[in-house]
Amino acid sequence: MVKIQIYPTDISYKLVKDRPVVLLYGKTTDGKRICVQDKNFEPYLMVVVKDPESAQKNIKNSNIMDDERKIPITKIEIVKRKYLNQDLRLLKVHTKNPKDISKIKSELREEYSVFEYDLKFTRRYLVDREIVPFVLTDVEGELLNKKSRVSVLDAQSIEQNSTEVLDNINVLAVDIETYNPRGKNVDAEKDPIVMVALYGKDFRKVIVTKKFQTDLDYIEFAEDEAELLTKLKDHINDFKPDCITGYYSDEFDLPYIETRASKNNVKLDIGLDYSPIIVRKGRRTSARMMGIVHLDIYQFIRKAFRTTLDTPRYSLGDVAKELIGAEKDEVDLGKLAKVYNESPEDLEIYCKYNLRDTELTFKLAHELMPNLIELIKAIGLTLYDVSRMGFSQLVEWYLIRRSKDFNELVPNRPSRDELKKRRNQTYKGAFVYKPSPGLYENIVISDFRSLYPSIITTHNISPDTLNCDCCEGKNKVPGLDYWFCENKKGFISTLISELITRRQRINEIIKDKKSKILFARQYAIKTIANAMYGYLGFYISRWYCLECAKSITSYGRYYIQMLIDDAKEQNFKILYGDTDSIFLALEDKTRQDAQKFIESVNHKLPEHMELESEGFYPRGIFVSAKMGSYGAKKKYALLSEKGDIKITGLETIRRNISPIAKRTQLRVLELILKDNDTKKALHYVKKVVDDLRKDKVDIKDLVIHTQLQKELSEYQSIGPHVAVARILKKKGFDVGPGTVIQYVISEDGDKIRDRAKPVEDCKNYDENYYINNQVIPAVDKIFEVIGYSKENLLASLDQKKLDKFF
DNA sequence: GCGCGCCGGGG
DNA sequence: GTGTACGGCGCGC
Repeated sequence: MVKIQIYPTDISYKLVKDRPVVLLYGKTTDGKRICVQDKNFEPYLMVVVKDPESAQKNIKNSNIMDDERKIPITKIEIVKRKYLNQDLRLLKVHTKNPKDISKIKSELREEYSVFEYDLKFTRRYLVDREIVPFVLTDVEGELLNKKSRVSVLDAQSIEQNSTEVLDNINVLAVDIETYNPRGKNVDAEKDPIVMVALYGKDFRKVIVTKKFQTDLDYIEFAEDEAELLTKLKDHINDFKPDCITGYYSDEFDLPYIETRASKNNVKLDIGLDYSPIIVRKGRRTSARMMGIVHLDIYQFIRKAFRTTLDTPRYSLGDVAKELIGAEKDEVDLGKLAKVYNESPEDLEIYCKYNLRDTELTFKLAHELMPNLIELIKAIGLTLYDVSRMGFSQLVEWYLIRRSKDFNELVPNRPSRDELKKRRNQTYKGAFVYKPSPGLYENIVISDFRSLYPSIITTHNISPDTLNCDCCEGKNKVPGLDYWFCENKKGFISTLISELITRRQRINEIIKDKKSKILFARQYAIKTIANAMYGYLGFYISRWYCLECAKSITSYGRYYIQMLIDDAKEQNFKILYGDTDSIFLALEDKTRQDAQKFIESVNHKLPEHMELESEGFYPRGIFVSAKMGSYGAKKKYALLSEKGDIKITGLETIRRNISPIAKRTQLRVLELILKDNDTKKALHYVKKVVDDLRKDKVDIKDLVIHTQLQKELSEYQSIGPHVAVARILKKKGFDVGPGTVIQYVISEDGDKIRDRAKPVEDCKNYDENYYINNQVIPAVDKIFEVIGYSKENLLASLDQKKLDKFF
């Protein structure tokens, strides 16, 4: 018997004689990779029965068949569970093979209500055994002599008695470049991999299938693609990563590598049991390897981290810039195929580019690892799973894991019919107090701290406390015919209380000493707590409860309305309010008055609710309500005390707007907010307009960028960027989907698309287009707010001397 | 205003 | 894989 300690990193299972063997891959305390196998966990499902004893006999004697084979029922236990507000007696029906559960479910569903039949076996294992990946685990068992890249230990017992976490996970980033003569469309069936880069701690490597002169020591040459793949495999095996990471590697790099390996008859057996990369094709493709976690960092960023990011695009370049402040190398990938064929001596920059991408990917994985680990610790699933989950799934698995502590039965996923019904339900959302357009001074912003989570706790909102018998008709939700129990705490409201308390404690500690890990921990908790409201109203949820979701927004409207009423009563001018925040203009009041007001509201709020002071802004502008079809919501710019301008909802970031229009908008906001000088702002616009008229504007300030979305031939309507792309194509440029077309609007022609020209061809730009379609629309709504209609603005721009106008 | 269909990321 | 299940936006009606 051997006693060891491991940090589990991944889990899988295999079938041996129709029985599952759970494989827990991990790392020992002395840094070796290991596989621990557990044969002692049986799949099961739950059956609701009226008379457990007779049903037990009935099910035991029933013949559930899969074709000719009788599905064995190995054990039936009688258990109790809570479900909504009932106490149920259930049968826990066990079998041997996890794959038979689905069949048993179908049979038993004819007669009984069946539950917990669709929880992935390995996830069920982690939840039931209370094993949290990455946490130190005590294992006792026998070492086996098995064909495997790592030691295999057959476990007698597996237990976690510690909270210590693996902190030196060995990550290897991978990225391929492919031969691609056609531009955007990449085809793994046709086009070979020409280079692959690897990046890990103290390790960098680029393998390329063409020889050329270079001094770079990380470049390695391969005779052909088959050799490249073999070398790739050897490097991975030598490096012994716990985790392989890539950017969009679920849907690109790993499936591509796998396809090319089979085309070349290369056995890419990098799994720790010598299995190949397993590609699962579905609505979304994913890739995994036995014993090595595949982390597609793109998935995590897009699904569970996007709310933290400002960038609307999730390309490696944009994300790396925002998160780690690093940029991609700039190369023309469209020329790679040509260079590869005709001038391989120029391949070096592509190798550098390839390595740089893996470096960025590696650093992103490193940067986000604390967040991932804290989510793993909260939710209790593997890095592989957690990094691919969206908010609703994270919440759901948090609830599934915690349901064990509360003896709650896990609700089923909705049926097809149920889904349809749920999808058609809509309900009233948050309250918005529409702003009056205008320029305002001395703005105080105040918001409720974690409004929805605090409502859930305060009002005990939970599917199992809804409309209880004991509190019938008492304490109804404002405007609704629902109530929530006042006598016993609900499952979800209890969990939210716990999360809020835990987060508060962590934040108290962070106040004194900053810690990246603690910050990630409170962030993980916040993520789960904030997602709970959305989860309750999300049609796919197991714990779906429309009444709960409606009640939460109703209480939300109630509290913000109360806040607005109180502010009015105290004679504050209310500028704007949305969901959980209000903007007040101080006018003749002081900041202390506002603070006092906030305190007075806090005084009457329930215990777990709090109104906070978000900030003070010397000046701010709210733009016209008629901007687009989306209304006036969230269109404003604020000047902070430090002098920064914070823009929300104004269209400065759109790509198909010229630099001159963008810059004019920002400068106008600065002059109005910072200098409080509308005259100067108007002068500035006049100067820009005059410069445009006098041809004094640099052409690069006029360039509009638009990305082609499809093949040129597929465009039905010919926009300016498509027209320019056609010209470029005639000139022999390689344009296809993904190419960013840069163009300038010239004077020669009628329609805009005829006037659009490639930058280098444009001699005489169309001043009227830039004035009327770019600069003026970027600022007219701002001027409207301070009393200039568009006509007014245009008229004043035509005057020789503006001063007359004032 | 609504429903359908496609893109996203990657080369 | 104890198999499902995206979401946002643009376009056409």
